[in-house]
Amino acid sequence: MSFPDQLTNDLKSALTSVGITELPTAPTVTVSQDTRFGDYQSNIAMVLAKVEKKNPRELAQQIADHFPEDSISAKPEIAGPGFINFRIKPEVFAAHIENVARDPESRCGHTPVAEAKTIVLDFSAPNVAKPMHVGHIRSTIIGDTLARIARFSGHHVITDNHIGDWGTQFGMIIHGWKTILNTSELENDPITELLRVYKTINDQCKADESVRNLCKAELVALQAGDEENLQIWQRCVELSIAGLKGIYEKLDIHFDHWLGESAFNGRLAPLVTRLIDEKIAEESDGAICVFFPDIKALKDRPCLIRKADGGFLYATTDLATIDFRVQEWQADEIWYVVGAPQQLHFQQIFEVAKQMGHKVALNHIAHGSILGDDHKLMRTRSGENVQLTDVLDEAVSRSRAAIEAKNPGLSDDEKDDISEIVGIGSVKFAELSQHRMTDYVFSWERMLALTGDTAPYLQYSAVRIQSIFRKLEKPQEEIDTLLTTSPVTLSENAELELARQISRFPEIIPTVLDGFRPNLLCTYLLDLARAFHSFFEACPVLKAEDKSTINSRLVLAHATVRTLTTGLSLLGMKVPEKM
RNA sequence: GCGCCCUUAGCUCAACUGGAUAGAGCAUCACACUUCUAAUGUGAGGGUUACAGGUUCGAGUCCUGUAGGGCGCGCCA
Repeated sequence: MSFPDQLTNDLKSALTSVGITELPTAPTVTVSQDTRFGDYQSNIAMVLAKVEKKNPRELAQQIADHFPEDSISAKPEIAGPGFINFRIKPEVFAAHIENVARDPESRCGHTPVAEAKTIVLDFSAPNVAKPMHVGHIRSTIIGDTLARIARFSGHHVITDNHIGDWGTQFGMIIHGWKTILNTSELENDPITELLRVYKTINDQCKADESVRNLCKAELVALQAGDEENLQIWQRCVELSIAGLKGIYEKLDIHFDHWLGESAFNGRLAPLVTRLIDEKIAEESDGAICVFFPDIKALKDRPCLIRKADGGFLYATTDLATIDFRVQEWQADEIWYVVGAPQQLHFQQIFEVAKQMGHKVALNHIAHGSILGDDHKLMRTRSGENVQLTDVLDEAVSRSRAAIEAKNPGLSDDEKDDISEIVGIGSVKFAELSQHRMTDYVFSWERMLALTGDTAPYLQYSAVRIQSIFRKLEKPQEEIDTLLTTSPVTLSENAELELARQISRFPEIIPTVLDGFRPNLLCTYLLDLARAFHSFFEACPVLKAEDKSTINSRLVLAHATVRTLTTGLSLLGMKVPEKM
């Protein structure tokens, strides 16, 4: 259990001793911003004082006087208008560090949730036959991280890449395939050739209505089951998926399922029939719509589920997909990591799902947009977007250059591995370290920075620790014994601050899932790494005065690297041995 | 027109959901490598949290209004 959870329990029992059993809100314990105010603090006395019309400081004092002696905190102190400040006993910190260093499962003090849920995570979902551009990076990386963290927390997570493999774009692609396809280029570099075909026909469509009609006809034929068109479609999907998998491989992101839109084609017509039968949907101007007269925000915004021409829409597929995920996977929750512009769409389909009787908890985890130089949204259609694969390649080559400059003595293989780990890590961390709702203008500089609050800063602290253990020059078994038997004592400020940060890991993980906020984990890891770098400068490990200090600091360093590595792995990032 | 989201240091961003003196990085300046890896550390300067009210012991955070920006609103996904 995390320290604030333990303190909250102690606080509750103190409140009971004082005679307060009915609380307006659950008492909360938060970290102190400044260690002058202890390690953690609670404002419960001020909250209660307001309700009970009592003096907050007196109430705080009463609570402090009844605080359990065996708590992880020393006797609480009262400060300011009525804060209750807790200072964790140094031996509690020390014991925690020992546990983190020795835990065979390397959970860094975190305990899995009591109630595991089945969570389906829908993210990335690129369109087929168009390469991923930088705009896709957010959903992909945020979704993967949330999947990792939910899994680490003990949930049953199912990731599904709901690719756009069935839509109007295929009208254009099939028409292009039949008219302007360069087959040797297609073999050479399928993704680029498919993009060229798509872009060319797209431009033609804009200028020429007859082309538009030809595309429409191809689409209708495809949807009607035309043999030739189906084969072309199939081939496109295969080629695209192969290309996508290359990128996901580089990113170290993997999906349990790839159930694209086409997988639900058979469910669309019955679904619409059902919605009509249950009086949820009705006909309007030839289309089938769901209206929401009772919901203020959706009053004039019906959800279309069937076009007047009989075709189905985005919302139809998404609703059919919910059915599937609930029936086949027993989903308790479905999380959609999709950009904020689609908020209305999700409000609508969530409401329809509710009316259909679904109990599943549906969450749209919205994120901001990546903007172009003109501060406008990057559009796939403009075609001039920076491709994701170029960003990754550039990231790797920039970190390669940094390694050449900083550590030229390494072998070429080592340099390759490290530049991959650092480069990809940099892109991921740049994305994850900011609030997901923030819009930002794409810049190479920003996404690929290698100094300051970045991936290499975190990776470098792990590398420094590993270097200490290498310098020990002892066999692994001896090191393991040392780590499992040496007691930890924390006397220097830098040691205490480092231990304090390590101890915070268990309390961070739930807050990340609470608000779907990976940036909180990033901030935490930066704090942890900063505490380590300070410790590293202030406290020699191998050259400490005496044997017990050396061993104590080795355990502390090991607990640090474990927590760092675990935290980074939850962000989908790796740590090199050297850099 | 209606709805949702933004506006915090010169720049890029945080702020654990109402807490104490609003924090980091970049950039600037000054120090620290014969030392466990300087992709680092120590310190300095930098703020009317867009603006105006309100709620209360206490507001960047909540409510109202104003200005500026983005996005979305029936047959695309």
